[in-house]
Parts: sequence; structure tokens; C-alpha cells
Amino acid sequence: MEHEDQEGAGEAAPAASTPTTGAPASSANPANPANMADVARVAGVSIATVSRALRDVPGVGDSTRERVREVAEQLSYVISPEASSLSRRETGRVAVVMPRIDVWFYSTMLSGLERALRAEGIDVLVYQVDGPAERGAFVRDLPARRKVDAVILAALPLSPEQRDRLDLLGVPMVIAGGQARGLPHVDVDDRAMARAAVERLVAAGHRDIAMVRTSDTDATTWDADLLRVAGYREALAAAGLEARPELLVTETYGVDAGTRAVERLLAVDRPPTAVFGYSDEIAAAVSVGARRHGLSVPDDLSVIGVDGHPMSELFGLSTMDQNVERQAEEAAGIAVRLIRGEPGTRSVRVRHRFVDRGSVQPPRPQD
Amino acid sequence: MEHEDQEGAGEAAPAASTPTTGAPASSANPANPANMADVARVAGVSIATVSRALRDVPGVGDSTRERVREVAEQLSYVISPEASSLSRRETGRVAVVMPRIDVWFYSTMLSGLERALRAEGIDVLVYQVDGPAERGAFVRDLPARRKVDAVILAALPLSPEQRDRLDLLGVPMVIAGGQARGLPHVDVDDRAMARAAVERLVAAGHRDIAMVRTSDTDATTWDADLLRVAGYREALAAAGLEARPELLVTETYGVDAGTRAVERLLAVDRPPTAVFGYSDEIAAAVSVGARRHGLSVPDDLSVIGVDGHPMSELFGLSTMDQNVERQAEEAAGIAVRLIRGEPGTRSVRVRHRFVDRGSVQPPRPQD
DNA sequence: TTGTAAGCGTTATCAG
DNA sequence: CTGATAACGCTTACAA
Repeated sequence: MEHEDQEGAGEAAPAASTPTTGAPASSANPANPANMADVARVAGVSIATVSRALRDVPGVGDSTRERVREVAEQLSYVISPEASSLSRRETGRVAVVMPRIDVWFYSTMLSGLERALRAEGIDVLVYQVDGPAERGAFVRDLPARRKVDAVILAALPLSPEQRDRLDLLGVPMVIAGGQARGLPHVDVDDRAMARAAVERLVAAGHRDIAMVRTSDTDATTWDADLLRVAGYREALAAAGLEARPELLVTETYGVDAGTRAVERLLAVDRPPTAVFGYSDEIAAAVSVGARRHGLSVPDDLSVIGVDGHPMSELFGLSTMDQNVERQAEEAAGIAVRLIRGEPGTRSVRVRHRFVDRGSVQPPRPQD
Repeated sequence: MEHEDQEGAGEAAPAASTPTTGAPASSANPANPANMADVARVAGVSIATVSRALRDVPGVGDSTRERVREVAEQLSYVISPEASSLSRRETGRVAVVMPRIDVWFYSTMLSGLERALRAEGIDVLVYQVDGPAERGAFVRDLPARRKVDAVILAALPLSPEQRDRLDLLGVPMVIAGGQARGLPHVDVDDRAMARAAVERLVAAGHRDIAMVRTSDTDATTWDADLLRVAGYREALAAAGLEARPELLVTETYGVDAGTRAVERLLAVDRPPTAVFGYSDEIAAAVSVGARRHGLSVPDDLSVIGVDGHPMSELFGLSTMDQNVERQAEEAAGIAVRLIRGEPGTRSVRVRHRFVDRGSVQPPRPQD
């Protein structure tokens, strides 16, 4: 370690070295934390009373409750969640299962779920289940079994058999960002979203409208994919436009997917004047690819995406925002109500919204 | 829908009712899962033997172990983690605490941590602690107390007092992506990374080198920020270049930060020919901003960032990759060893690496 | 090798 | 309002 100073250059670092605060007072012996019996003893009451006092359940005298509270505080007593769970038969935890964590949609969803669940005093256990193999293992071993009060599946693609086996988890389940037979879910209308996006292109005067999507590396089929393609086709049909197969291009995922897609699209007979991207990431990639080919967006090529990915803001891309935060909130809400046995656990469809950033313009006048 | 049988099929669900001796219905009765006593009874052994058999501890006859296994399987028995934890005095869980989940660095870190910890059979509890207020609350209430065997703090900025109070968690802690007095940590050499980046610019022949950073909305100070600025200055000094204050610009975080930064930089007397971005996101924003001003990267302006953010690939930006996945792995490893009381818990410095994408080129010949 | 029984720390049910 | 006491489901000496 060569360098020492951060930036104060001259001054000798104030070095917060000494364990400043003396003994953390009273106790706080991490090795064996106080338990309810300790509190009860010191407070001179029974353990049952401590339990009641600390949980704010009725049936304890005010003065008693107060005294217990003080003693607990003084012993820096913390309830043992394990013991409490064991006795109460619930964990205070929810599992969130998702294919990836390090991808915008999922990290945003997880962030929203965590926030909403934490507000309810529920802890979040994450399971990242990526690809068919891990999915199979997860469904086979059900590692979350008996560890949580509910499970939130975030856009996890499942076969019917897998879906069924999940019932063995024995707790309520919710789908966030998708659907599955018989489970309450929160999603957006992918088809309508795609249709609305393409309608924008149509309305701007485009006739040759391409759609670009990427294929997954594994054989997984995503509902959203199918639905958005369907929406694309519907919009074309509704406008009396032909769905030219060569304008629906699928590239394998990768950084140059956009460039490749643009190349393919420019090579066709009557190249498109507008592109609908399956996602904002793809729209952005197409936009970059277009630029590399000397095309400017939106002057030479209109582009619109789906998602509401922050990246699209940077690129100035118009998009159909699918409001992931809201989806997360709703899903968390359903999970909580299911846990509490409250009603109101119906599925929710979150509304998308168009975000106009000017990347859709009328096509260049044809010559 | 011919899924039906797990084993018994056919029989109408016996509903969750009879508490005890009733045959555990041979199948998964989610309401009342089998416990060890059930397994013991069916297998004709004691509950202790079941415990030993299922955990692979020595001291059980092979045939007995086998029989117990079968019975457990048949009853689709799953051990109660709560009970097990309570008895064993450990939870099998680790808490990961981070300011945000929906930001590249953190989601990547979390993804890596989850993967590594899952491989060790450890569950991950996430806490998103955003901003000074939540940080204060987290440190005050310590919601993770008694819920985990270790805590991993992912680049969580803490005051010395807060740092000290965390000791009350009573479990080992690790810092991932940063440092804090007295705690084992995993990080990169931010200063060296910045220096190396700027050295690339110097080596390409640039003399007027700017640095762009963004300020946080709250007053939080990030070590990485200070260190990277220091590295920037060091590199300039080492090259005998003046550190012109007007070339170190700080913009408030936002999508147009890049544009604003470029504007400011173009307005100075002798505008820079190269920009070092505090992060890849900023470098990308600057790159977009430059383009809006009619400057091309790298022809008119060289740009280099820090992070290894996938976005930089899309933008064709050179960067110093800080290898977050590796940092996660190392941090998880330290946590695991700390939990097991194994040695080898020293801090780790992960090496960064330069990723050349051609966004650094010699400056235009001056006229 | 196997069983018995004492915890682990709470909650919940009954009495008082 | 308060206190015993029996679960909750498992682990672990200690015996057999």
C-alpha cells in the first residue's frame, strides 16, 4: 500500500483509530444476547408478560408494559426471529424469484418489491434462477420451502408442470410482470402496448415498419415477446399494412445486435423508415446501429421502444413505459394481503404510458 | 392438465384437520407439513436418528439412513429452517445491504453475491438503504439483527459512529466495493484506476484533459469519488500538466448531465480534447452530449470511463473495468469463511482492467 | 448404532 | 392483568 492520504494532502489524517466510545454501556454481549427470560427476570415479571408487553398486545398494565420496555431497551434485547417464527408459524419473509438480478427490468422490480415489503416489515429473500437448468433445479428442490410466507415470481417463465410443482411450496404465490394459470398476477398489456407503439409510427405516416427483437440464448419462450409481436402485427393489420416477414428481424442478444439488425434491414428491398424495438435496450442498440450506418434518428429512421428504461432517456428515444415500480408495488400488495388472508387479491393490470422524446417523426418524403 | 400425482394421486384431499396421529396423508399437505416426528414414526426410529440420518452426520447405520431417507422423501418432508436455526444457533442467511438495487453497480454486485452464496447453500436477505435518512434508520433499528449469520455492506457510505453501531449486529461484516475501518473488505484501487485511465489520455497526446463527475442529491460523500478525483490529479501532475479547475466539472445527476457538462467544457478558454468520466454512465452521457454539440467521439473528443458497465460497450467507450462480479465473489467468500470461523479473511483488492474500445485517440492536430 | 431428554426462545392457552 | 405451561420442530450431549 503505497499511498496513504486521500486528498487532504498535507494534514496528517485524523485517523479515527481508537474505539472512541467506551464500553457500549450496559451489556450488548454479542456472544449471547439477552433473551426474554433475562428481561423477565430483571423486570420482575413473567416471560409471558414480557412477550405481551413487547408486542403491544392488550392485556398488560401500562406501568408494567413501560417497565418491561425499559428493561428490554437497557439490555438491548432483540427478539429472536427464529423462535418467534417457530412459535407463530410464520416467517416474516417473502421470497422473490427472478431469472436475473443484474438486468434493468428485474433490478427495478426487485427494488420496488423490497421497498414495498420493507414498509410492511417483511424481509426479502432473493433467488436468482437463471436459465432452464437452474429453473429445473429450483422447481425440483424448492429451496425456499418453509422459509417464507409467500413467493413472488418475477417474470419467471415456467412450464405447466413446473407451475404445478410450485404448489408444494405451500404458500401463496404472486406473479409480478407476467401470468401463470391460476395465480394472481400483476402485469401490463404487452399486446396493447406494442400495438400502441406501432400505431404511433403509423400515425406519423410510416408504411414500412420493422420490428426488432432478440432471441434468448436458451430456448426459453417469453410471453411478453410473443405478445409484443402480436401487437405489432395487429397494429399493421389495423392500418391495412402488409406484415412483411423480412421486416421482423430477430438477432441473438449481444452488443452488436442493433448494428446487425440495421444491416439486415437496410439490405431488404424496400427498407423500413421506422423501427419498433421489442425493448428499449434494443431500440437503443438499433439507434446506435443506425448512426453507424450514417442514418440519423429520427430524421432518417424513426425508432420507438418499450419499457421505460432510463437508457432511453439518454438516447432521446420515445418509449412505452411499463411502469415497473408500480407493478412491483401492486405485486407486493397482493402478496401481503394473501399472507394476511385479507381479500382483494385479484390480479392487477398496470397501465402503460407513452413517453414522447421525439424519436418518432414523419418519414422523409419519398422521391 | 395431467399433472396430478406426486405419489398418491386420486384421493380427494383430506383437508388439513386432524392434528396428530392421523396418517400424514402420504402427500404434501401444505397446511400441515410433516415434521421429524412424523418421519421418525413412519420409519420406526427415533427422531434423533432421523435428524442424524438426514444431515449426513456419522453415527447411523447405512440401512437405517436409507430407510429414513425414503420415508422423508415419501412424506415430502422438509426440515423446518426455523426450528433448525433456533436449535443450531445460526440462520443460514446473509444480509446484503446496499443503497440502491436498481443501479448497475449494485444490481451486478447483488447478482454476484447471490450466486456465490447460493452455491454455499446460504440464503440472501436484501436491504435497500437509500439516502441518509434510511441509513440512519437502518443503523438505529438494525432490522437485520438476529436474522443473519453475516452482513455484507455493498458500498454503503457510513460515518464512524454508524460504523461502530453496526457492531451491535453481533455478526461478522464485510464491505464489498469500499472500505471501512476495521472491517475486512473487497475493493478496487479507485485512485490507481483513475490514474491509469487518465494516463491513457496523456499517452495519446492530450494536454487538456477534463474530468466530469456528478454530485449526489443528498450530501453523501463517496470514497470512490474522492479517490478517482485524486487519481485524475495525480496523473496530470505526473505528466507535468496543470490541473485547471475549470476542467473538473461536477453536474447534478440527471439525464442531461452530460450535455450540460459538455456545454460548460466548451465554454472555457482552451476547451479539453479529452474527458475522463467518473463512471461509464457519465462517460456515455458526455459522449451523447458531445454528439449533440456536433462533436464526434473520438475524432473531436476522446472519452474514457470507469466501471465496465455494459452500456459502455454499446457506446463503444473505452473503460477501466472494475470487475464487480469478482468483487462480489471475493466478498461472499470472505463472509462464508468468517461464518465458518475459517482463516483467510483478509481484505482483497481486485484488479481492474482496461477495456479498449477505441474511444481514446490522439487529439486533432492543433492549428 | 440408536434412543432419551434437555435445551433453543417464543407464542398461546388456560387458570388464577 | 398476570403467570404457569404446553407447544413449535430440531440439535445434541448423554446413556444404553
